[in-house]
Amino acid sequence: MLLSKSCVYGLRASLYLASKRGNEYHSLKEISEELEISFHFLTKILQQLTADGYVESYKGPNGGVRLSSNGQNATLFDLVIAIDGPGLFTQCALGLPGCGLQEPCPLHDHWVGARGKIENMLKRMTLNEIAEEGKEKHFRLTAEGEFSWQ
Amino acid sequence: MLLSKSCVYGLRASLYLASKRGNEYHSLKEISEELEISFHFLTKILQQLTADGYVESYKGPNGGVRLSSNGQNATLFDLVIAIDGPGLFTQCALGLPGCGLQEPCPLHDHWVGARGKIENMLKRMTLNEIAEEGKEKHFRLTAEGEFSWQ
DNA sequence: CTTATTTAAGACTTCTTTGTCTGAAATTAC
DNA sequence: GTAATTTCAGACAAAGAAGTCTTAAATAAG
Repeated sequence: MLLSKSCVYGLRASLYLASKRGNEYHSLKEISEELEISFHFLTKILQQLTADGYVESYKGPNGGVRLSSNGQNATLFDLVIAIDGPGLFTQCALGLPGCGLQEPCPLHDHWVGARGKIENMLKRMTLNEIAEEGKEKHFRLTAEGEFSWQ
Repeated sequence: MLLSKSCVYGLRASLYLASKRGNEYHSLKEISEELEISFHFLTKILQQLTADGYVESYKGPNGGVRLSSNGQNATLFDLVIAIDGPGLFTQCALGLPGCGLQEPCPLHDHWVGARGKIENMLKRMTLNEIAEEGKEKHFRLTAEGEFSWQ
């Protein structure tokens, strides 16, 4: 798989938050139920995004999480790096350390091209912009498709 | 990671076999030592490729494995499918079942493009052709770089 | 102050991938 | 036929990813 499950859940939850107008807090219970993601697992992922400053949290009744201003302008690339780390964008496709221009593996040139395309695509998409587009195009964020952008 | 370790090892071992002129058998011991891959683990991966007809094996002294004619003309795509399955080329980047043109996820269009580029790249590269190119360009197949195309 | 709600933190379990080990079967050489 | 070499097959172990559970800390409302 390209992205880990943690990463996919993190992206979907971030997009869920981006889909909500205003900046109220949304509880993890709400998010996990809407997106059909394990509550405790999602908690851990969003704690990571909170630590990285993309998400703000608030404890207590009516508490929850919301995107920080950093988070609203974050790209999907930023979030992937925060959760999965940079490996996908730096490592050799054959896992060879030191693979590069001087001593490339057979895939190197081609993989650098394809990898760059993925990277650029993720860097072009900010949560805010996807939310705008989502309101027009009704992108799906759940398996069942009951979610709707507001 | 894009490809599993099994897949990476399988590709590297296949390329190693492709690098050898003639069609002698090469023992798994030799391959695992040259490529610095766990012997028993490599054994299992090549058994899979043997079962799929890309590799032929022969038991006994001076036995080993070699590429079948199917294997020589196989693309990297074929081998990836054989080892990792088709998921990378069919699944939604956000893991949503039924993601498609009618109900796309926010990444769908972009991911289909990038994914297609990876797929085409892998489909364009046959073991034979890489071996030819490898002899000119001395591609790396090992971490230490002691391997050389013949 | 007490209770309910919510995130934070971390231990723990389960599942998958990765890696190791042992013995069987086939083949060759003597 | 015997011994050595090699793949085949499957059990087993270790490590990492994914998911669950429990308790603590913060906050709000009565």
